[in-house]
Amino acid sequence: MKAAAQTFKALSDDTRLRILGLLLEGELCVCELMAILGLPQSTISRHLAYLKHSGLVDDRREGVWMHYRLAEGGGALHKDLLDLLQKDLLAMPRVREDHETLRKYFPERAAKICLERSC
Amino acid sequence: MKAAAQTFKALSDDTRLRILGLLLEGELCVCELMAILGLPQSTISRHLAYLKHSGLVDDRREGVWMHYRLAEGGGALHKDLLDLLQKDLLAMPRVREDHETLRKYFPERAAKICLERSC
DNA sequence: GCAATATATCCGCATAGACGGATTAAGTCA
DNA sequence: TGACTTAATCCGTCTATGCGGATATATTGC
Repeated sequence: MKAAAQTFKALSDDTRLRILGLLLEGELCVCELMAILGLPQSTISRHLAYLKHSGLVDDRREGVWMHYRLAEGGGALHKDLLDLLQKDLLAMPRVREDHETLRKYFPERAAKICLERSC
Repeated sequence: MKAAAQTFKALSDDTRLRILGLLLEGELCVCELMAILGLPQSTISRHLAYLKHSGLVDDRREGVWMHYRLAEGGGALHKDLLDLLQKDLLAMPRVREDHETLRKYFPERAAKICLERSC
């Protein structure tokens, strides 16, 4: 119950919803999120830590980069919420814009932002 | 987008989730919620105001009593969230206990708490 | 109008968390 | 090891909101 409230709290921030909206498209690293959302690194990192702590995202280290993706295998509530986000976030203009920006950084859906920006 | 975050914030409190869980069973007035949840009137009223402001519940005055019920006719996100709550809240022990308590106050699902307690 | 009841709002206090710059930690490569 | 890159954490500041007792408002019935 408390856990459920905590999960909803994780979804109660605009920036975190935008992050989750982007992760619907697949795994991203911190610097990609910084570039797309135009927010400082500490802000992105803090929100990712919050999402990870709440069990909504998982991370994976690859050298210096941390990659974040939507978590699988959570409880029923988490699964249902991710289904809901998949449906309702994609209907939001802001999320669509973010996806457009994402595609600019992935012109052929192959090159990584980090490589392009040499970061 | 901001509105979506605000909606999730409305769901990010334990007491508000319990209230919504009870409203899944039907319309209730403030004093019924006070009795079932065992919380002071100002606390209940504040949370109901928050839920109403967020569009998740509607109210209806009947004399001195204010009756609250789950809102209908919200946006897609609201509808989807109410469906999700209908499914996932009922799976939570705390919500089941609250429903048990509700049934004690409505032994035949007819008499009103307010009348029983002469409030 | 007045008393009684139900509810909403006010109040002061306490905690959570958002922010972004600065610092620290972790990993890579020469 | 030391320079460099990426990401996490720290810091002070600020706003939102939780709490519950006290007070104000709204409605009813006499």
